[in-house]
Amino acid sequence: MTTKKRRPTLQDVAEQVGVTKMTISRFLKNPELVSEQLHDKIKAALDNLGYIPNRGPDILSKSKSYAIGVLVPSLTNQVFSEVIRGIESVTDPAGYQTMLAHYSYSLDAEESRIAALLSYNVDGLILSDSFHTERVRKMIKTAGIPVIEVMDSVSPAIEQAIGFDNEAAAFAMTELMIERGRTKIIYFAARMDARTRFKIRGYEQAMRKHGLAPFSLQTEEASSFTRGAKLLDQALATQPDMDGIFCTNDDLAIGALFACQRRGISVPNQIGIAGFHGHDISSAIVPKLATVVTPRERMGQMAAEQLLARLSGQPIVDRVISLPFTLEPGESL
Amino acid sequence: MTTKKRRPTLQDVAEQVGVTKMTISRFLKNPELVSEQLHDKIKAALDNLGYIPNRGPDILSKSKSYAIGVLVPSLTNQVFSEVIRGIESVTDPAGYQTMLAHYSYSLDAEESRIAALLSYNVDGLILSDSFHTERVRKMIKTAGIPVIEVMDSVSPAIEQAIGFDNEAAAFAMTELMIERGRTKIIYFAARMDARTRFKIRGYEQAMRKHGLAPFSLQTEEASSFTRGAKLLDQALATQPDMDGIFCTNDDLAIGALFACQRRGISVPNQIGIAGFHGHDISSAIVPKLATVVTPRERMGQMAAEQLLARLSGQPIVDRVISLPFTLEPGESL
DNA sequence: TGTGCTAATGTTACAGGTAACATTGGATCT
DNA sequence: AGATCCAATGTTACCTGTAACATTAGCACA
Repeated sequence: MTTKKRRPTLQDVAEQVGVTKMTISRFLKNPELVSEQLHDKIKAALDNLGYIPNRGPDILSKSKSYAIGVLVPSLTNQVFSEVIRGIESVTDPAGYQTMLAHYSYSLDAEESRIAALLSYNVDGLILSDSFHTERVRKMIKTAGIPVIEVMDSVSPAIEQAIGFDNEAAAFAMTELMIERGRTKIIYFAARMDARTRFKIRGYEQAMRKHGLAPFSLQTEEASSFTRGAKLLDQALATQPDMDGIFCTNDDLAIGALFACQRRGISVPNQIGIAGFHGHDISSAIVPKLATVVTPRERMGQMAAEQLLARLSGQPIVDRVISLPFTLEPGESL
Repeated sequence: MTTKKRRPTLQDVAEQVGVTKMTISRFLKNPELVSEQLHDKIKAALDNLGYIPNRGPDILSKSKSYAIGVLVPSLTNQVFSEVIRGIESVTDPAGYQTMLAHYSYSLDAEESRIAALLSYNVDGLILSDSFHTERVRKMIKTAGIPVIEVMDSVSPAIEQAIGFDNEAAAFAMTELMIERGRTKIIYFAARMDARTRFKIRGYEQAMRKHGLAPFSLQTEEASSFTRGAKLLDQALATQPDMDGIFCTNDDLAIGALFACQRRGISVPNQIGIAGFHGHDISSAIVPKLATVVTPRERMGQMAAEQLLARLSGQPIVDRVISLPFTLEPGESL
């Protein structure tokens, strides 16, 4: 006797009104095509049954899901939260849903996440890395959907990239530290990714340009405040005469700064510290952290704008868009 | 001449192999039902064409998407990043994709996000709040999918909730501060949500129990480090004799702590500060922050486990699961 | 040789919204 | 009155993977 409950369809609504589902469909998309006297009856039936729109048919018949796949290496890393916020500030008002996936800095995980997103017929993809497996490139090509890469404006883009020059940014900050009189600057890196490699290159070039010896410390762990403190211990053990630390992101820098405070090392008097990205905390902490301010939210926003433009049929104008970074000297140099 | 490219279907693969698509479908789901000599040919064709699985038909014909909708009020708030990490640690290995949406603490935004997720035929929902619009309740009921609420173990659950007792946690921390000799403790709150209201209640009850006068400061802005600093300014202006600050989360607490450092106010000598949640930074900062350590990741994990259990047909065992919190006294009390 | 069985593969139908085309009925005009 | 038009609504077909059922070929056995 229990008729198996299922979610109401346009057919159910149509039967209640006494028309065909086509009329209901028209009412939902182009109400002016439906006679006025039906409007109230249809509205009542929709409400009464609790009709919920269904994208299933569109996904199947038009391969159009109104969903954008967004891939980030990490969700807990604040950088990507801010990129995502930028993306959603554009996709939301446009009626696109984001499907978020993260791959823990593993290229193979990225591959399987992309496969999963494509199986939902996402209309476009935003990726946060510039290096991908061969299969990823093939899948994207086969799927025939637009792809935008963010975070890096130097590596060759699959189709289109929006980012900044990590190497130049690290170079500039390193030079600023050198200008401030630092000569033994150590680079702190956490889990290695392509961007960190670029930054290290920029750092090393600036050091060598000024006749200084680069030295970098890295760990396979994800970056965090406590990780920055541990790297400081390591650095003090091997390079006790260092006078500057340049970190691959603000988290490590602030962790190192806390560790200095705990050990009674004065920042910036004994050691100068610089971070990367310019999160809210860098301007709140005492002393204010020197940092490279990167256009996180703007990158996400522009990536989404470009993607939507492509979805509406516009061609690629700029294959690579490089956004500016700025140096915030803070009080820690 | 340009044959419009479209993503390859099982039909395309089947034609290349010279069988029907049913055989390819079988190979993908139950390869043992397909003769050995076809295996290699099918594999080659799948690879050659770059076949990507398509959930479209399943979504349409079985209303099964293998996707879980996850709703959080904010993506930049670290608490929710950690809840999400817990969720994904369970859904990933089970082959479920998460569809993440956020609603900026607006119930109406939550409603439209839930409608959007349901239109993709998500198989289940995880919500981060216990208060919802009437339409949300109706939609969820109509959709007939399992729902789990996290973050709160006190409010009545739609179906099932996994959380902790925010009020008891705030009560306990307030009492700890009082035990340490604080008598003029001010509560700092940012954007108000139901959980903050619970916490304020716990704080007020503890204060009154000890004959002390509660006083809370709040702002409509989202919480952040800089926001904590601003609240400290406000508090100093109106309550110059305060000797304790209890913050609705670690971000505000650390912002307030930085502001004290900048003003030369000694923590904990002059003012004791406590936060909420126990993020990584609270144990790295100097002085270590007193905080309520909440089971963020575990909540997400259990929510996902319960949801998957329900999806596999198991009934609800515990309608509400309350997880324990712990008090970390740190060095700031 | 024919019957029965089974492994392997094929055929058909279905899910639900909507584009494209078809039909209907009433009003307007000659 | 008949022709024309059009607003309103209906009908049909489509998208793709797979459950359910159907068919086929090859072999064992009586």
